[in-house]
Amino acid sequence: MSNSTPATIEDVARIAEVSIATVSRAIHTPEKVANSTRLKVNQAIAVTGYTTNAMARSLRLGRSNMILVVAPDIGDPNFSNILVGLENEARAHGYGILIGHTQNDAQRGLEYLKFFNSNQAAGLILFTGILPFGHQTMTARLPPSVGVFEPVFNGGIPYVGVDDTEGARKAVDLLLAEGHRKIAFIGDSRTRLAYVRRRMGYDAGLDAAGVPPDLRIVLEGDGTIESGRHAVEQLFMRDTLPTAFMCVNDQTAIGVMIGLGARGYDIPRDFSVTGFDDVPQAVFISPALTTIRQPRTAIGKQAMALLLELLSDGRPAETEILLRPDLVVRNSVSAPSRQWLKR
Amino acid sequence: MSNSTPATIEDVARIAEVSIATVSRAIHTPEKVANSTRLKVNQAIAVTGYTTNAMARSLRLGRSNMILVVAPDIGDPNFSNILVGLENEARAHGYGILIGHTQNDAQRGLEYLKFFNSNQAAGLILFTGILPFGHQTMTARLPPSVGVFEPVFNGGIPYVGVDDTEGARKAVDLLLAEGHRKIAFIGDSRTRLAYVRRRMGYDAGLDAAGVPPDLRIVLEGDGTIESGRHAVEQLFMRDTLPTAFMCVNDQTAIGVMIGLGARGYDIPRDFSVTGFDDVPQAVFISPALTTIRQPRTAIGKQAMALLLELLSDGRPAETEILLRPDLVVRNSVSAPSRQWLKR
DNA sequence: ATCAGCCATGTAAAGGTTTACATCGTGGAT
DNA sequence: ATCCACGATGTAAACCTTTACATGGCTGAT
Repeated sequence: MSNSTPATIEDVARIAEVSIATVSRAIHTPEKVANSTRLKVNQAIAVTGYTTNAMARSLRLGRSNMILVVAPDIGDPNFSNILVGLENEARAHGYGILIGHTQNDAQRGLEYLKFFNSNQAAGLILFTGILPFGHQTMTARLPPSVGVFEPVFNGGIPYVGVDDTEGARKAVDLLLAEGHRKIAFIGDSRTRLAYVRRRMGYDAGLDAAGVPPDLRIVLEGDGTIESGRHAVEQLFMRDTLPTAFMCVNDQTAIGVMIGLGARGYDIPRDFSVTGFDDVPQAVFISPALTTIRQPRTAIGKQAMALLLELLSDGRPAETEILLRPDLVVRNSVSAPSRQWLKR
Repeated sequence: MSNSTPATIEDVARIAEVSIATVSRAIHTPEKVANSTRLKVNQAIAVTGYTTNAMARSLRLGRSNMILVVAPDIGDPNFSNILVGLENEARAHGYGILIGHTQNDAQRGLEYLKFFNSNQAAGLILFTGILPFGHQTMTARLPPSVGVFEPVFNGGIPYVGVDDTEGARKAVDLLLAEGHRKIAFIGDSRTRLAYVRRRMGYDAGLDAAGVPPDLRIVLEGDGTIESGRHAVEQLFMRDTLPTAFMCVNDQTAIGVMIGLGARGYDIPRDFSVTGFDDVPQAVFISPALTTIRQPRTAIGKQAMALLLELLSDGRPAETEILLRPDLVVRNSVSAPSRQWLKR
């Protein structure tokens, strides 16, 4: 029992006085084995403390029970919460997870493909919008994969994310309800689907409220704090100041808040600001940021569930799963100040 | 090449016109193979795109190239930065990493031990101060392990962390240099080594500055934000207010700042506050927190290096590696206010 | 009483490596 | 010229499973 080498299926077979084939069957297809025999086998397993050797099993089966999770940067705080959902769901189904990060280096991404050649991993969770291996990689040879947050550019890869349009709509509706009419949308890159969809929510909300197009201000950037700051400067250059900034993500929103703060304005008294994502910092900046929450753990769970389904069935039930995002009201939004309303 | 099934060592052998044994030798012990032969093999490998099947290799060798990383909570933002260091170092040596989290549930921890029985993992990185499996687990049967941040209670397990005493000393020295004399130490639990060591730094600093014991205030808590808040209330109850709060970690420091803010005090004008850890939020709260930085990526790298050394040599070179922590000066510390100095 | 068919079990091959041992050939020492 | 030693390579076993196929015994129908 506390033997140095772990028990093998043969040890179990000897003790249960059956063949190793029967032991294997008793474990994996118990209905094919007589009750009495199954009992003996189970006892023998208990006595020996037997655990099937995953290596031998994977070798024989030609597939493993590991899922590779690749992110551009596993240091990203967004990453860890997703990981919780992924891991829980995986383990519940007897899978483990492997971690890789590419730091946006295609070469590194390619290294991870080796995990599949050698059957070390059965499936892939992708965190980035682009394939971490060069796009030339034939998608045909990609392992079963699921994207998280964003659809994976260029692949027919299903993904799990949040309904960006609905989320943006909730943000803009809040601002409208507070009385804002001149609301700027500070985006990142138009090439990103998240941008496109969030902006659709913005436009839809303003349309519904009857806000004319000439009251709309749309800027682009790169989604960083710096980019938010820059957007504020740009708007002060032109003469067209909004009463509220609706930002494509929290980073941008934080940048906007810093930019406005640097010019001596108070949020939310002078301007209202909303973000998107609900990053961990959102609650710590002051004023705490009103934003749209990504249900991260749930996204991770769903993504893993979808991947496992794909692994067993071969075909995913759906190719896009969008979860409902929630509005998180904190302190960065209020009614527009009279000063700006006059304009 | 773009064959459906990946190339095996046999394919390589056939093309190189050698036996599979020679191929294996050419890869793993190239010095045992004639130059000309090695060349042929390498070409054949290039042609076929051969990658050794890790499953078969692990099965044969009886050990894998995976390291299991177990944390109580992988959603913890501290976790992800360590992960970066761990992963980089592991990959540099041909290892991959597996993730597990226990949520402080011993049962869950035990499940992860199966990874070792079945040779799915060769070594273990532990994130918690206590063994995630019941303590009764014979340490003799533990896989090669290394702790991160804290020594693992009860095991003879080497660990990599930060020099807590030196870090605390840096914090207290800063406060002393600003002119503080009455400095409260807000700790967590005395059972934690980090607490003990950080407090040693606190005492050593005050001793060196000749601050008499009756000017020292030490409180315990549980290291949470709430606990920091509570400590402030306690100190206002008694009549003994310090001019500075030196906190055992950033969570506590944030709690202290919130508590002082709630009572209408300004930091750092009325009170100075320091933390320890430099969590990501530390820079976002206002005022930004002056604290001691844990060099997380470096810790991860060192921990993995130590583990890999242990895996090859069998014995670790050292059993405790303490990295030098840095003081990060932000805005939560200034000279004591005159109002309090008078007391 | 015979036999078909079925259920439970056993036998053996296969999956891809690594490596101890065997073999073969060459060069140098006698 | 003979033999030894050594270096390079090949052969085959072992690692632990899973599963197709074979076997054997039993039930129930004829």
